[in-house]
Amino acid sequence: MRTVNPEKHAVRRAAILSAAAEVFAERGYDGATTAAICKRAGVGSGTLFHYFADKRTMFLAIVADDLTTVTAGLERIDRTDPVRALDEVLGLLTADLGDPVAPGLAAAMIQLARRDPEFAATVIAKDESARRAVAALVVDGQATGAFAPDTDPDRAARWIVAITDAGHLISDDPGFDTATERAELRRIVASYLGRRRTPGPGLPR
Amino acid sequence: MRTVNPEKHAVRRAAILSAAAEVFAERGYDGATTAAICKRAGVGSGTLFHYFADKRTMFLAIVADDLTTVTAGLERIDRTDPVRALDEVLGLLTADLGDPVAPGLAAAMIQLARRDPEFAATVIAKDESARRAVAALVVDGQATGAFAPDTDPDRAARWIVAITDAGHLISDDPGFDTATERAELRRIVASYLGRRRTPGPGLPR
DNA sequence: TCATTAATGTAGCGCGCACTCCATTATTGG
DNA sequence: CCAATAATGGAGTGCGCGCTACATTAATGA
Repeated sequence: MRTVNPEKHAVRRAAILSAAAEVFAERGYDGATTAAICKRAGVGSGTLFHYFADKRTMFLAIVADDLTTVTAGLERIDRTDPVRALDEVLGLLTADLGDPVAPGLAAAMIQLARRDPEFAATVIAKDESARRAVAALVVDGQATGAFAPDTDPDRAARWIVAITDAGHLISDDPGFDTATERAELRRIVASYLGRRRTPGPGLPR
Repeated sequence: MRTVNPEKHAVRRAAILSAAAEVFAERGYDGATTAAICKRAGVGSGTLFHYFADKRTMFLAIVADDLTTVTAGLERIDRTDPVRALDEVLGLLTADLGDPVAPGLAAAMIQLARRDPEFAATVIAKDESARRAVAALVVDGQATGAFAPDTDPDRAARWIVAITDAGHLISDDPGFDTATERAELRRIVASYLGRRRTPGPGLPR
């Protein structure tokens, strides 16, 4: 008789996943070959497919980790102060801004989501939950007078989430400093939602 | 003797390119097969490769059209009034927001740019020129007092371009109305750059 | 120690891909 | 009308891919 050692199994699995994430980030979903992942992870293809059914499953596992982290984090936020809570949500959504594989993975996710409906559903679900959380906080903030009342919460939420996603895509630009740009992103959101004392000069509509 | 008919040649070429753009948008760069492009364009593979050296060249041609349109448009903008000029730049950058192939092409461009340095260079060049234009207008606007002075023009320009790009990626979301969201994008930029009379409640930094 | 089976590497397979070859057709100038 | 050759379609090709078959090794329980 022989049983699986779940500890060793999990370690090996995580190592492969980590290598795979790097390759996916560098080459995109289609561009990442299983051979390259094997080489990076230092295993044979037999081992790779002993741990994962196929390439798609591997990618699913990689992004699922990230998505559950975000959604779980959203649940845990204290919503008594909407301004502070929104700040925390932004922190969550930009948590992996400094991660070197983040921009590549974001691009790969966009790539796969456009033609894999099931995968798209999971990604959209995460974006949806983030949007809902932001929209609710915008409503609260408008109620307390912290945010300008003339903003549609759902529309604003969509844009705010889109902007954080945009941040991931440019986070490997030269001169991109995580802390600085995260602060700038907060400024953008704050000015977008913030109570404007006057209509301001702004841009003509 | 027989000479090429440049007119017919151009028409056919454009038709193939149009079909290719649809397929690239639907399936991504790697996912788009030359067979699918042939079928969509209603031509044989011999014809396809009679007009284009390879798949990559086709994609280059598609995006080159768009890029030159933007860069040429940027040159032509009247910069006397920075606020109005910036508005026009935003209009240029969001000109194809309603184009159904735009989000897919944007995704495909991101995909290819991550592993094709030469292609990346042309895309970056367009972004760079847009950034430079925006940054210059921010400087002008700050000089005239239209924009808040405490914004780094280069950083702001990067984010503004990134936000317009983000708009393209979400422009096929359900409920996305081009005119409405373009106006919203302008509101975001206006509030971001706009002179803030007071520091405002905003989000804590 | 031994039987059992999980874990692993490797050779290779089938398939779908970008692209080519070539015979045929259409279109031009003379 | 007649070359000459551009234009075209489609069969075909080589190759790189995801994935599998399988032999071998290592780890476990009895």
